Amino acid sequence: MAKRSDGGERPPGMADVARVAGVSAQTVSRVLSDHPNVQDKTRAKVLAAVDQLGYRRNNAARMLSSGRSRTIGVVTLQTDFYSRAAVTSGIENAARAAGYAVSTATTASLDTFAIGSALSRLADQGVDGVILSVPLIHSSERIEQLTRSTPTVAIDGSRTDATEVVAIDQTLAARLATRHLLDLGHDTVWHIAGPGQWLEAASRRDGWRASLEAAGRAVPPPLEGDWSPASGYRSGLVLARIPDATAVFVASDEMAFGVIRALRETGRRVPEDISVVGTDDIELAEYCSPPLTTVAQPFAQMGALAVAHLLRHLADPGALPEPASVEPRLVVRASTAPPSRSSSVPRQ
Amino acid sequence: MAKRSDGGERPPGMADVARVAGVSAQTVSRVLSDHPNVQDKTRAKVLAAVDQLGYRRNNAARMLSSGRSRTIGVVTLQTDFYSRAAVTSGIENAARAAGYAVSTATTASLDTFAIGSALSRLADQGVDGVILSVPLIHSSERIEQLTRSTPTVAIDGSRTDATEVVAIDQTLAARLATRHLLDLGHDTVWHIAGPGQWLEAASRRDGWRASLEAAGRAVPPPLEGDWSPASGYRSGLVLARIPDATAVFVASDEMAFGVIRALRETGRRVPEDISVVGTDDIELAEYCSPPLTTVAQPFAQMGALAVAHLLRHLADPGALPEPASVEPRLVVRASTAPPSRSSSVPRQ
DNA sequence: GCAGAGAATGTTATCGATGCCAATAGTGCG
DNA sequence: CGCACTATTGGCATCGATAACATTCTCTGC
Repeated sequence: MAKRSDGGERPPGMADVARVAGVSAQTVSRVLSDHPNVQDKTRAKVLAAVDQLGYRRNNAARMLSSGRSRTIGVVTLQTDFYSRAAVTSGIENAARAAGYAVSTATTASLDTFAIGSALSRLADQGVDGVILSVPLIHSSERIEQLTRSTPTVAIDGSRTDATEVVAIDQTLAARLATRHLLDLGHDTVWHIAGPGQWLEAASRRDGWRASLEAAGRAVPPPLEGDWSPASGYRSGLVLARIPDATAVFVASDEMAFGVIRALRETGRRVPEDISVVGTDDIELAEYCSPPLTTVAQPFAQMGALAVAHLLRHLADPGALPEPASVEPRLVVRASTAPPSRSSSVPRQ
Repeated sequence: MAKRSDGGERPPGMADVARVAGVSAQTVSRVLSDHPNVQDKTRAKVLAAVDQLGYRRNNAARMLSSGRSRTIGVVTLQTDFYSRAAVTSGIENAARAAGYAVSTATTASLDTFAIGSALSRLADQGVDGVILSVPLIHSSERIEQLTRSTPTVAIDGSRTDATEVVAIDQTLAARLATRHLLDLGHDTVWHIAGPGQWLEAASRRDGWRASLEAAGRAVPPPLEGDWSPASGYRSGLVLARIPDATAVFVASDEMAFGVIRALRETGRRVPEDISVVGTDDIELAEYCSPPLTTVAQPFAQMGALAVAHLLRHLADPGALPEPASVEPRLVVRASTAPPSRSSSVPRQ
C-alpha cells in the first residue's frame, strides 16, 4: 500500500484529473497518450484540469500496467576515458530526444560477473532495452539469458548472439593513420595498441597491420598499453630506444600524450625525429605540444546510432539485425612530418 | 493491463513463488525484504523456490506499491569535462554500494528552463532523491517546487532553499595554488577564472584574491574562460603580452593546457618565464609538457559524500542539513618555478 | 495449567494507469 | 426516415507487490 506517512497530501492521480475535467479516467489517459479518438473540446478540458492540478503521470503505475518503462539502460565502463564519456553523451541526447530516460550501470571491471551484474541491475529496473557500451569478451550463460530477454544493442566489440552491433570502423581508422604516415615517406609505422581484450583495439591493430602489408612494408611488433597515459609513457620509453622508429600510430590520444612525453624526455623530437598519430581526437589533442595529429572518432554519433537501432528493434522486434558502422576521420595537426634521415638517432 | 503479446510466457510473479514454496505471497515478500520475523526453514523454502523459478522482483510494482524506487537521479551538465565525469563516477559507485540505481538527466545548458526540465524528467521517473551536479544560478518557481517535493542534494554551487549542499573547498584550492606561487617568490599571481556563473569558479577567484590581499600583493584583473582548452588558449595569448606576469593560477587543467600552449607559441617558456598552476589534476596533467602543477580535487569523494547525504536525508527527512566539504590538495610538478628576473620579457 | 506477550504467517485492500470491450452519440447514405 | 457504421467515451479487470490488520501458533511466567 502506498505511503500514507505524509500529511494526507497525496499528489493528484488520474482519477482526480478525471473528476475535475468531468470525464472518465480512461479519457484522461487517452489524452495524455495522444490518442487520436478524442474530441478537441474534451482534450482541452482535460489538459486544463491537468494544468490546474499540476498533475504528473505516475511512471511506476504506467510501467506496471503497460509493461514498458520508456527507459533504456546503458552498461558502461567506469573510467574517465574520453571515449566512454563521449559515447554516453551521445546516447543520452538521442534517448532524450526520443522521449526515453537513461539509466546507467557502470562496471569497474570487464569480467563476466561484473558485466552480468550490471546487466541484471538494469533488468531489475525494468529497462525496455540495453546498450552495452563495454567490450564483452567472454559471455556467460547468465549474460546470454539476459541479452535474450532484454533487447540489447552492443557498441563496438561485444560478442553475444542476441545482440545487434553498432560500431565505428576501426580498421579504417587504423588505415587512415597508417597511410598518412606512409604517405609522408616513413618506411614503416610502429603501433602502440590498446588492451588486447578490447575489440576496438584489436581492429585497430589489424587495420594497421593490413595497411603495412598492403604497402609491402615491414611490420614491427606492436606494443600494448591499457589506454592510460601512463601506459603510453612506458611504451614511449621503449620506442625511444629503437633508433629506426620514425613513426608511430597510437591507439588513443591519452596514450599518445604519454608517448610524446616519453619521447621528449629521452631527447627525441616530435615530429622531427618521430611522428606520432593518436586516436579519438579528444578536446585536448589540439593543445598538446605539438598539437596532435589524430583520427577523430564520431563517438556521439555512434551513441545516437545505437539508440536508433535499439528503438527500431523495440518498435519491431522482428526486424533484421543489420549491423551498422560510422566512419572515423583523419585530423592532421603538427605531430607528424616527413622523416628526416639525419636525425633518427636517439640522443639519450 | 500488462502486455500479452509474448507467447503467453510471462515471467514468474511473487504468487508463483508463493505457490511453489507453499506459503503466501506476503511471506515471500518478507523473505525478500529481509524481514526478521520469518522462520529459517520457511526462508529457505522460499529462497529455493525463487531460485528454481528464476524469479526477480518486479520493480515497477514494488515502486507503485511502496512509493519508493531506490533510484537516485543525477542532473549533470553534458560535457566531456573531466570534473563532471569524475563526480558522476563517484556518485554511481556510492549509489550502487548502497543498493540504489542511478538515473541520469543531462542538460546542455545552464538556464533555468533546461535544468528545470531535467529535474522534472527525473521526478517523473519517480526517483527517491536527486543530486544536482550543475551550478544552479537562477532558481525558478518550478525548480523550487521540484526541489521541495523531492529530496535534493546540491553539489557545489547550487542555490536553492530546499537543498543540502556538498562542496569542495574551492577557496582553499585557490589559496593553495596562490600561496605556492608566492612562496616560490613571485610578486603576484594572475588568474584565469572559470565562467562567472559557476560558484566553483567564483570561489576560486575569491580565494585567489584573498590570498593576494592577505600577502599584501597587487591583485591583477582576472581573465575569464569557459573551462575549455580553447578559452585557455585565448587567455594565454592575452597573458603573453603582459611582460611582468610571471605566475598564473588557472581554474582548470583543461584551460591550463590551452594557456601553456599559447605561452609557448608566443615564446614564453614554462616554467622559466612564467609559472602555471592548474586545477583538478586530470590524468593527463602529469603528461603535459611540462608536467602540470595543479590542485587535485577529490571529485569522486565528493560524489560519494553527496550520495551519503542524500541517503541520510531519505532515511531521516528531519535531519538537519549540515553542509559538508572535502579538501583539495596541491600537487607540485614541473610547471612552476621561482621567477627568473632576467627573462620576464616576452620574446615575441 | 492458563493467560498473555510476541513471533510467524495469511487476508485483503490498494497503489495509479492501461487495455479490452461495451455503450452511446453522431453521420452518411440508400 | 431509418439502418449501418464510426467516432467518442466510460466501465471494469488487471499488472505485481506491499502495508495494515487479522489470525494462528509458541512460548514464558506465575
